[in-house]
Amino acid sequence: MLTLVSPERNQSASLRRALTVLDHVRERSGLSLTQLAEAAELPKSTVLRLTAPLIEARLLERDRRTGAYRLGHGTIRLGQAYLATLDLRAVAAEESYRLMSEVRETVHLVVYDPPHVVYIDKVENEANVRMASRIGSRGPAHSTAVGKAILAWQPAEAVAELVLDPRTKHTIIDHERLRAELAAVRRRGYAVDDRENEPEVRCVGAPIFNHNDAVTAAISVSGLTSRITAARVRELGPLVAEAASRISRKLGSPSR
Amino acid sequence: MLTLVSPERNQSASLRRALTVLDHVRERSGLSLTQLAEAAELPKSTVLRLTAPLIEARLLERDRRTGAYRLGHGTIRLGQAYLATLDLRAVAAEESYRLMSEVRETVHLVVYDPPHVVYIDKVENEANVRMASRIGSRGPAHSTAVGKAILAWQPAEAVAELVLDPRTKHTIIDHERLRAELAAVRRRGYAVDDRENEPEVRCVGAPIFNHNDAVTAAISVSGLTSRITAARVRELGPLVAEAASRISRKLGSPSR
DNA sequence: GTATTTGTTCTGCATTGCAGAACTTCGTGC
DNA sequence: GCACGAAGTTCTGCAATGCAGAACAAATAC
Repeated sequence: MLTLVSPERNQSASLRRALTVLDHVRERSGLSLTQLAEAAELPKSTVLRLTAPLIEARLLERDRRTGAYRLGHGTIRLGQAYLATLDLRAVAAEESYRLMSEVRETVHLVVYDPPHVVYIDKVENEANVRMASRIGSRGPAHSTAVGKAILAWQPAEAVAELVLDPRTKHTIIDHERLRAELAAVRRRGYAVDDRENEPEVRCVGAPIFNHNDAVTAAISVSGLTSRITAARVRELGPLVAEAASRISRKLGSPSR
Repeated sequence: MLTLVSPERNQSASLRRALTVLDHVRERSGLSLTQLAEAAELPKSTVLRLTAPLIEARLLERDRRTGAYRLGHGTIRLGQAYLATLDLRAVAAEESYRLMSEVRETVHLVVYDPPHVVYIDKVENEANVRMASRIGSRGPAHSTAVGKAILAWQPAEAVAELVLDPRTKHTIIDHERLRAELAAVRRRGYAVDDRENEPEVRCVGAPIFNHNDAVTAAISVSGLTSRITAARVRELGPLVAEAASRISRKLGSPSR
């Protein structure tokens, strides 16, 4: 008997199928066996078989009267265990690097420690530039792109309490103007620091949402005004916002 | 050739193994391939094979330098999707918050997964003592207020089967005493955990009835014994029971 | 450099999963 | 209440797929 040995072996086909089934339930809860089998393009008997261990592991559950499949609470055990081991810096690292490669400018990661932002990571393009590492240092929230990205999602009272110290002649020192600026940030999805913190630097920052959909961190791209022009800012904005969204997703943000 | 057809067929052994592996990583993050294979009692090659699709599905990830296995962000996608479909949590949220505001103590929401309770939500008073979030974790039913609130409405046989592990010196480890306690819970409408689960903590819990009038969830108020005295328990009891009743009503319980 | 440990690939063997068919249960219309 | 259809579950011949040990490769320690 000639058995054509398939080129792909040990691919764990059944496990893959099971994961596909799980994913279908994640996307669409409440499917019946027949519907699920159809969606996953598998015979009903196969779905039934694969489903049994998933139910035992509490990744799925089945409505005992309608037979509809739903996710089980084993999923949240996994999710919480993931969150427990989570380190923002590690999660963001990959995306920060990717963003830097894409835009060829320095990328910063900060967390919010009212009324400051704290720099917790930096990815630089070339090592040639000055290194006075900002990691661990703090900066004002109202005059930086990362700060404004975060402030835009804080309660109005918290913003109203801020002391708006001038850093350059472009720094926003008027509460009314800041309020309008933050509304624009929410609309755009990213914040811009146009020489407001340092005379020769422009930055574009976007908010990072955590698993509770709270904004507790932000990421930014910074560069000298000669390289980051007003036009370049409009190109960078969506890129930074997307990178931030990807990080948010990894952190379990439901809305991203 | 006599092939003994094993009595257990179509058990999806490989899928089961994969889920076991996943569970081991959940319990202990950062294991190497060798350690993981040892923990799961499987050959290394098997773990490697099973692991590949799990990594592709982002349920696992592997540190690219050390090779250590960790949970991947697919886990939290699943967890968040689960929470999104869980109407109980959404329905209870308002009442949990209201209860917390009223009593100024931590409020927990659990579902029953015999023989455990699974914590699916928590509302805390102050952010001062943020304990590692319990959400997603499980606890024993017989030694917690939420657990006893649920058990009081389960069939006697289910209760009789429980293993009554001692957690503190106050834990009820005698079935006869538990039976009497559950009768008292039914009479009062709420359950009390008087240092039975943790030495310094008292809780008051009440059952939540679903649209079929089955008890599948419970809500509780927890606090240190210094704040929640025996007298305070008698005040809290009716408050917790009422909050639970309101949730039951929202879920469509006919009797509440 | 050698030894040892850890990670990865390969492959003969038969166990395990596959999927269609048969069977059962449930729900609906007349 | 009975007949019909649809949905869910169990069964089983067949061989493809997964198993696991061994061989190999790559780090790491000595």
